[in-house]
Amino acid sequence: MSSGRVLFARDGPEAQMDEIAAHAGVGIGTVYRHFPTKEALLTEMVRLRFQEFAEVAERAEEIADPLEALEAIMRRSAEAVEGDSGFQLAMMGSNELEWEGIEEQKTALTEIVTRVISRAIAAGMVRSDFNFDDFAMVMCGTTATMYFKPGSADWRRYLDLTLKGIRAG
Amino acid sequence: MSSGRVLFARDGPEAQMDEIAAHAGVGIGTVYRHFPTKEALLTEMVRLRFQEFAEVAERAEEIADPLEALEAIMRRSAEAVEGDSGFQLAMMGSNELEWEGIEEQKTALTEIVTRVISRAIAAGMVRSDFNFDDFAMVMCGTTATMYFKPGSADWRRYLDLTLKGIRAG
DNA sequence: CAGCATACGGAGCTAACATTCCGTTTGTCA
DNA sequence: TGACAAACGGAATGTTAGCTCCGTATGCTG
Repeated sequence: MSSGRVLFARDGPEAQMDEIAAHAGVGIGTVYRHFPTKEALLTEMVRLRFQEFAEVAERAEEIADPLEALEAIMRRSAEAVEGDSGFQLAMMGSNELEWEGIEEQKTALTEIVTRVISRAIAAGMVRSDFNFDDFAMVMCGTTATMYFKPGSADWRRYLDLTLKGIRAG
Repeated sequence: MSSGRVLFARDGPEAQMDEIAAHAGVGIGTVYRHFPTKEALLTEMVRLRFQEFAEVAERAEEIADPLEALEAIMRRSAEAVEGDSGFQLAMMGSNELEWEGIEEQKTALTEIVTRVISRAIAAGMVRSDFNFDDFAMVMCGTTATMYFKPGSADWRRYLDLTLKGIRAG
């Protein structure tokens, strides 16, 4: 299963079932005994990542400074996704993502992020109209620059740019 | 040929040759008499769009205010791409785009944008380290939010956010 | 060890698509 | 009108990749 992860990370959804099986050192049949379809396998990979993603947010919420906490969520989430082009795609399209079994992870994440945003706004450190959808857009944009410039750290510069834009004043 | 455009706009590179031919009211054979491969057809569509894109930039360069000129290029370029998911993808990946026949259009665009950026920096209106690559990243990010939230105008809000981030001070 | 169950492997099936090829239609010139 | 050329259409082909299925191996129980 972790082999699927490696290949989806490298090739995204283009990764082929044959290759995934070979990489895992098993036959195709065995892969299909664990996951009914390719999409199910992909979904599971994404679900695991989203879980990690929510954990990152949870830890960042503990940061005392409200602005720093919000920025840490974004920066660390982006870092967690570096090098995993499969999940990068999933993250960009997370709005249209309706895959079953992921709602739970998405909800958890939404709640944490919403809390952190509220706190930053209450502290007057972030534009008062900033909301979760904006957060999602920023992550989408950042991930896109990462996805289309693989191996480059330029996305950091871009995220900093955007973070400056969301600060109050 | 303009039929290819309509379908690539709607479906992106997923558009099927059969459909494109049917939409154009011709047989598949005829399509292949004009374009040797699907990629050639796609490239031509992208080339035409890039041309328009450069023209948009050219017109925006005439704006007197340096900052306004730069922002106009971005806003208008994004507007020009709304609803054309095929070109949106091409634009996001324009860094890796090595398709023959497009270099000319890319060079033209790069030159204009570089001039406009220099002017805005010289006027002290934009961060002095802002460069063409940053421009490309911003367009990539903006296009991504547009692509993954089709039909929504939220990308404007996002672009504004980013534009705020690139201003000096 | 025999008998049964569970899990495996991977050849082959099938569907989707780009692309080719040839019989037919349309247009032109004398 | 007849002969030739140019352009057309779309059935047939080749290929790719997800998925199925069945013969085999492994492990467990009495």
